[in-house]
Amino acid sequence: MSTQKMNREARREQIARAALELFAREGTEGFSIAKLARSVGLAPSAIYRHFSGKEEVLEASLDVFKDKLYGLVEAARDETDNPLVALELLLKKHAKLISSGKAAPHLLLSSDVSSGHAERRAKLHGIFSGYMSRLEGIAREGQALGVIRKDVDSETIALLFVGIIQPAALLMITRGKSFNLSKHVSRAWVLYSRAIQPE
Amino acid sequence: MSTQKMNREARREQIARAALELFAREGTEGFSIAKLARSVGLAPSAIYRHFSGKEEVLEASLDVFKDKLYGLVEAARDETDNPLVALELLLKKHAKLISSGKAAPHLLLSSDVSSGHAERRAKLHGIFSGYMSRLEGIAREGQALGVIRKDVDSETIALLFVGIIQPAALLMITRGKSFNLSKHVSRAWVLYSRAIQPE
DNA sequence: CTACTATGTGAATATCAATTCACATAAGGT
DNA sequence: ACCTTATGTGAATTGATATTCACATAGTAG
Repeated sequence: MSTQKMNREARREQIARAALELFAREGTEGFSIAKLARSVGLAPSAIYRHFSGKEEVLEASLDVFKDKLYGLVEAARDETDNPLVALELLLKKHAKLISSGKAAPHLLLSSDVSSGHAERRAKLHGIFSGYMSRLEGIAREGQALGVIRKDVDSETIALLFVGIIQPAALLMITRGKSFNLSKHVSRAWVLYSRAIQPE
Repeated sequence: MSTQKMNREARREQIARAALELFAREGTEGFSIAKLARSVGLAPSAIYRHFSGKEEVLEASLDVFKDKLYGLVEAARDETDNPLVALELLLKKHAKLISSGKAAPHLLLSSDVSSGHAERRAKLHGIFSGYMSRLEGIAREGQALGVIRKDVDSETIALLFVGIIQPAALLMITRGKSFNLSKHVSRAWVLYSRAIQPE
């Protein structure tokens, strides 16, 4: 078998990205080194040239995920000064990311959080916490600017925001094409934005 | 080793219940026949006297889950004639069920939906669909009675309802005791109910 | 061109959980 | 009490997947 050799860092990244995609598609149960190797066109043993084992691969994929996730937030904030609008943009970006199947925002909130090795769990928890902090930051900013109600705490606002995306994402996965994610997201946004805006 | 023998049906139920609990606590990854057997005080091989294999156990546990879940809805509806109040009650019942650790409403929406055997996935999807139907029914009833806005479709109302519980449940699991589930649920309800009520 | 080394391979090996099986015994009917 | 049978057990067996290893070769520096 002849396979192109590749620079160490480039290969690591390629594998980590593929791992995230596989993880998003198959979940904890369906993930295997064999499948991962196939998806990047390598023999299973080659994975071990770049990672100490499965856990390290998964952790690397979580790093990729983290970057994507936080990247969405930054992008949304860059596009507008209005925190309320930023939330709406973020929601749409989420919908797009989920539809692409290349990452899995829903996995973040999945039961995989509670299972798995302690380190992986801790890492996921850290990512989620960071995400929540960012959302809360946007919420507080909106409150300061008077576009978001002040009588609800920012954590609740952030958590319910996540609640828009997550159930919808799963529905899309289970129902497949017959569920229109972005349509749901738009409709839910109407409800949600009404709830968090001042009278 | 001397272990009490038990009636077939009783044992099946005991095992199914324990399986749900284990599944809720450990997720797909942590679930094993060995742990399950230990939790009911049997040898692993004994499980096979009552189930053809792991998949059948998991499906049985999903039946238990389904009964609990739908039972919550019925109970909430029995306690009041007001659909809006019914939703609020349902929310609190959910919170209690999750806190008890004996079932896992959050699992329903987990990534385990997307992985796993096709049959299990189908079953989960069926349970979720049934749950959504019931929520939508309550929503439509509320709309008919004028206590819920008519300009939002019932599916969105149902989905966002789920979105209140699910992220919160996961936070509780990852953060442990430091997250007050019922407090969050109450606060989120304020937001949510404002959003779905007519002006 | 040559030698060196990092990357890749296929064939073991190790590990871990599910499942099977021959044997044991509690429960219940006669 | 005795027999029958369903339930339970511990010791294999199987099966799947992660991991290791001896060997191969693409890149690359000199």
